[in-house]
Amino acid sequence: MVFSKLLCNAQDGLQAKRERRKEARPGELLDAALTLFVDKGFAATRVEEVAKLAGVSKGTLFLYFSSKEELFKAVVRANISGRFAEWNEELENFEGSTADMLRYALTTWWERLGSTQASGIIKLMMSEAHNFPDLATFYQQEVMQPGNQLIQRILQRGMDRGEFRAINMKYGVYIVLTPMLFLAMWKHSMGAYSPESTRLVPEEYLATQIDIILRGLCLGDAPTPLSST
Amino acid sequence: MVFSKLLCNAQDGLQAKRERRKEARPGELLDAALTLFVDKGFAATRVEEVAKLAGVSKGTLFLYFSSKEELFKAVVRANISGRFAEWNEELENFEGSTADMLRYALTTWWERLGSTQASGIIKLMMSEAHNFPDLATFYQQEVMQPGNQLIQRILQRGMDRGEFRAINMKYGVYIVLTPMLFLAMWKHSMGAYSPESTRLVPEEYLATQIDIILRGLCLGDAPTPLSST
Amino acid sequence: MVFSKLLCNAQDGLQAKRERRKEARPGELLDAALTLFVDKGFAATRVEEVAKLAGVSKGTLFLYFSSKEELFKAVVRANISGRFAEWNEELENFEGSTADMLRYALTTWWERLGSTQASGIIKLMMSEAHNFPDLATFYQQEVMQPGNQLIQRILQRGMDRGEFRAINMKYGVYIVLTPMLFLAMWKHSMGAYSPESTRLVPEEYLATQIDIILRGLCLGDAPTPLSST
Amino acid sequence: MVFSKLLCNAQDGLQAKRERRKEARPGELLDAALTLFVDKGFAATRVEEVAKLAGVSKGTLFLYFSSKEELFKAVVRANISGRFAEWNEELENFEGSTADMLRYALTTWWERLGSTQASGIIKLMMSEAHNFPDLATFYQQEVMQPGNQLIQRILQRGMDRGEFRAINMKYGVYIVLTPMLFLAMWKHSMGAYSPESTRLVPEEYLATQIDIILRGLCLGDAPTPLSST
DNA sequence: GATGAATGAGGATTCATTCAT
DNA sequence: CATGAATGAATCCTCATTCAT
Repeated sequence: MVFSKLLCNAQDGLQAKRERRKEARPGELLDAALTLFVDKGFAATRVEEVAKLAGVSKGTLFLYFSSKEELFKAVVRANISGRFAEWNEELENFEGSTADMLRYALTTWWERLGSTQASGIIKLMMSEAHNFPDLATFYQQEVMQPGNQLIQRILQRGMDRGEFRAINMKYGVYIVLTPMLFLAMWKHSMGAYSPESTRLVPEEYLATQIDIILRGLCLGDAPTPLSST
Repeated sequence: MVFSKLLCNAQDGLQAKRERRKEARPGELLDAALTLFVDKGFAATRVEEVAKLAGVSKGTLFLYFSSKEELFKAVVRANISGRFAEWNEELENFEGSTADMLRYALTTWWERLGSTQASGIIKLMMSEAHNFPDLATFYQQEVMQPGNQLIQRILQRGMDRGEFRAINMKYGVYIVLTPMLFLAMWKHSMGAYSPESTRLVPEEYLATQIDIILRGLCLGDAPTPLSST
Repeated sequence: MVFSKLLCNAQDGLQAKRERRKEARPGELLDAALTLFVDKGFAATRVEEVAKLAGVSKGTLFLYFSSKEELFKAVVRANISGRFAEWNEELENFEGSTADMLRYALTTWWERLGSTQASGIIKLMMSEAHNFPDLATFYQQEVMQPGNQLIQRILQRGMDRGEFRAINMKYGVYIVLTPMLFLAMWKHSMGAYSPESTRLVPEEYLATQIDIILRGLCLGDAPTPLSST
Repeated sequence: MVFSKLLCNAQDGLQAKRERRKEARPGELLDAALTLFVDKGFAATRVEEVAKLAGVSKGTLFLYFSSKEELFKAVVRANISGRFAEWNEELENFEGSTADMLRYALTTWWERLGSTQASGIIKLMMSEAHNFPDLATFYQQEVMQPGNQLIQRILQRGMDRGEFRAINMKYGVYIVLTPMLFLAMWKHSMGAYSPESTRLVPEEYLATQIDIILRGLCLGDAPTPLSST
């Protein structure tokens, strides 16, 4: 942030670099905002902090986003863009068993979203949904719905192919959804405060969850729960 | 809510109303604060709103809680006090199968906590953990730990009695925990914005989850997932 | 403050004591107020503190004084009452030398006012004069004027009897006044923060001041200052 | 007031006004705060008033001083910085009689401090000492001590050179100090409410005081007070 | 009378937003 | 375009004052 002052008697190369930074600004601001919003919540995050973290001045932030609220919306929008197209396509062409497909879907989700900053969006939406109802609705439509459909398609495939037993689709979707949402939330909140001994390793957690879910879903000699009184 | 214990004395007729109101105040304020903090978050909730919702003036709130932050802490503390004692005891004496025991534990959790306003505390802690590190630690110790131990005891019982297969205890606990945390979060956030058709009925969700988990946990002819590549 | 509750099945003696306390209330409140106003200033003193120091409730204070400002005025008025009558009379009949008379006047002032809580009024008036112009005027008339006249009478006597040299009366009065005002102020403010080694003993300070003043005032072979360039 | 040093650079024309204002701000605020604190006391002065008097908004004040209390401390510090260095030096090299030296010291004090707004600091410290114990201690060390030593050096010189009679040094210092403190206090408090006829002219008051003190201090045919009973 | 719970106007402080440079 | 000084609405909190008991 101080360095820019030093570039006055500039050669062309530096000029170019500055140009590039200029174009990168909005993205840097969105990253900074995401980080802070996730960490401290919308209200408790000061725009000046966001600007500082992005290496610009407070005024500059308002050059790109007309208000703090717009910044928030932009953060959400920027982090939900059509990753589903790609994901859908991959899964459309998936050839293996549906169990593997589910395993692959969740693992991929973790690698591409869950483990990145983007997962913070989930925490953010959960925390701030009531304060931004329009965003919450938007998020439902743009993220939850496509995601749910993707999960639903997997489950349907399993049932259609006789791999999974028939279950209520609505709750089936939630069952697959739950570990993802939990992981994203936990990572950005209480997770940091759990004692070392119980601290969760995401990949292991996910693997265990998938295992349980698949045991619960798959046909074969599925055990009936021991009693039902 | 705990304060009501205090008003059972003799000389009831005398200066009754004022006294009774005084004793009720903290509880009313805590309830109001819980509602608003859960809904809007800590920072976005104005103390005056809390006071108004509790039916008192701004100043009165500060008669009982020295600051907004103390109010927040009190809200968290008031809603986690010794609910585990009772729960523990009941389960200590549980006689049926461990599957039933788990079913009973989760159902009870929903009835006594999940379905009440107290579940908002979970959302609150997730949303604000980073802004109140000491509270987060406190919550870990006072809520998460006892809860985890309770779950752990159930799982251990199942394994000891040959009802459940052996699994890594740490992740076993998380698997049972996840649906509860999810339900509490969801209910207070995105849940309200999901389209009617996919809206979740907590009891049904929980039943489905328990079913899956038990199928995954229980011994007997447990199906191995169809493929493991 | 709690004790009063215990006096319910009261005998006559206690009844009388309470009666006496009741009459003493205003005085106790004025004392408490004086102490705190002197110490912390008018604005920084809370009426609740005053009430507590006087051993009554906040409400009771307002039974005797209709507002904080009225309490302040009452404090000032209560501490300037006609001590001058007595003092005047004593000095009127003074028989010794005027030097002794001055010495006596200042010593007496210290014993009767300066060394008591009443001296705090001087600090108070100095500190708050601008915020209570009417009180300041009142104080001028009721305290400063009579006091000045008393001093003036002494000086006049000294000059009339050829004991003192002739000096401008106005400044003569201030010269006698200064040590008293200084002592009263100092005692209630910076005095407490001066290092042990330089801490002032009021009686010694006063004696030294009187000595200097008398050397400066008295006729005889008064030394002219060494140079006047 | 000290800050003006900073604005003597080259590139004056460029973005001048804003910059210059920024540099002037703290000084303007300190001046305004001094005026109001002296007049109304710390507690009774509203920060908004200070800001308005300095010609800025409430918020701007907090850009330069993190709290009202810090502003107060800054006011005190800003008005006592190294005035003694200069004063000391002048007196170190003083050539005339010690009586003249004392006369010069007090006259100079009046011209440079007593007659300026800075004298208000004395009133301020006296009024608020108990509310700012750390500042009071700071003031003792930074102002009273150096001042006392300066006075002490003068008195010692007078005694060493056989010009003054031997007196207890501690009280000698207070005797010289008293008129200065009195003048500063009086001017900012009761002075304004004394009737025209007795209103004090500082220079004349000081001259009279010095005269009396010197008569009292100087050797030569010093008159013993007429009687000592 | 006495109490202390309740009130709410008033004041300190924060921070999103503007705008001159 | 970028800056950061300035603004003032918004909010927490205090405390003199009231009033039901």
